[in-house]
Amino acid sequence: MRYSPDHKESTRARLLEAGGALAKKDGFASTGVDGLMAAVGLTSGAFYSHFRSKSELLEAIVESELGRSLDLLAGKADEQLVAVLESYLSAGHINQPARGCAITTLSTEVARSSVETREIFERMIIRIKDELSAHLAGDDAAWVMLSQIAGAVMIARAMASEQSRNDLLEAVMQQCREMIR
Amino acid sequence: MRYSPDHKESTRARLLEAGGALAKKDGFASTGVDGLMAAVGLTSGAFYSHFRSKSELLEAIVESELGRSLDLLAGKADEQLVAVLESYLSAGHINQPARGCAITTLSTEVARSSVETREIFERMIIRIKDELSAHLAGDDAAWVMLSQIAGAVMIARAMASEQSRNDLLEAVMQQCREMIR
DNA sequence: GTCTATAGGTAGATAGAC
DNA sequence: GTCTATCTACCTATAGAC
Repeated sequence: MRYSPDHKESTRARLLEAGGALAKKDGFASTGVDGLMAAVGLTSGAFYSHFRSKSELLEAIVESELGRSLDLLAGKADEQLVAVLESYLSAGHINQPARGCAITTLSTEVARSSVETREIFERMIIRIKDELSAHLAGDDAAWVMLSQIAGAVMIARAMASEQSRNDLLEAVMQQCREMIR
Repeated sequence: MRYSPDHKESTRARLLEAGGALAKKDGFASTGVDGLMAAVGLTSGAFYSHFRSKSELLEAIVESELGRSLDLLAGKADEQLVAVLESYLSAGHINQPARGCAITTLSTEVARSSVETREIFERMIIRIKDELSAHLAGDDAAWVMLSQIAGAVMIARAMASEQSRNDLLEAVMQQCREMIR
């Protein structure tokens, strides 16, 4: 065997990391197989040893990226959740989509994808909603907060001026604080 | 003159209508000039008599589409706004992105576009926020509601099951009702 | 204003060597 | 598992005829 047993697994992990970052930054549709493989130092042919198609890559990215988001929320105290939300609604998050939340950057493309991809998205986002729910009045409040913060980041990024972005983000952050109290 | 004076203007209007629908359905990046021109019964070369580039088309689509959304909100009574929100958060809107709100379908791509495009987006969405504000406690509440409903539609579309979609949409609609009261 | 033709580039995916 | 080479399709954009 010319490659170590863990080699394939480790390459796949690197593909998910680089692929997630590229898809969040440029959009999944604009992320080419060539560019992704170059980003991890390989050539395009090797891609198909790991994924049968590009859409299978999206499924894996959704699972991996939303898993990360879930980890950031799991088992926090109320004050810690406030800190996470402040970071979520910060200029730093707005300016670094590649390192940020996949809900705001990939949901629109997931909505246009296969049922399989949307099933994975749904399973993961329900777990995220459940984490939020523990800090709030219940599931309804958790759905509201999730919609609110994801929509806020999406809209803030599409606006040009720092001033307008801050107006929106601060209004939403204030509302989040009141919901946790 | 071989073409009537209004011909160019009318063709441009048809391009904005078809382009907006295609971009909302498939994503702007996946909307090709060929496909767009075929949709209005012309060939690709004619596109550049109307727009200098594809990104100029996005600017025009953003202005046109958000203008429509603004018209749907302008000058409503409180009860009429509730009806508009019910329609916004309905299964019908979720299932027909091509005929629906551009904020949920195009914001992510606008966020990745030129400053010019984002300035147009910002100018239009502030006017939309102002319309909402008239029904609510103020600008902050309007930003919250706008983020909330846009995020809800985006996330609902990315989920697979009708049940989960309804859970989310009804929770957000209930919150909207309470904000207007 | 719209047409055909075409440029040059890149997309996703496959075949076969190593 | 990764490489090179290649296929077909599509992309944005331009030139010049009508």
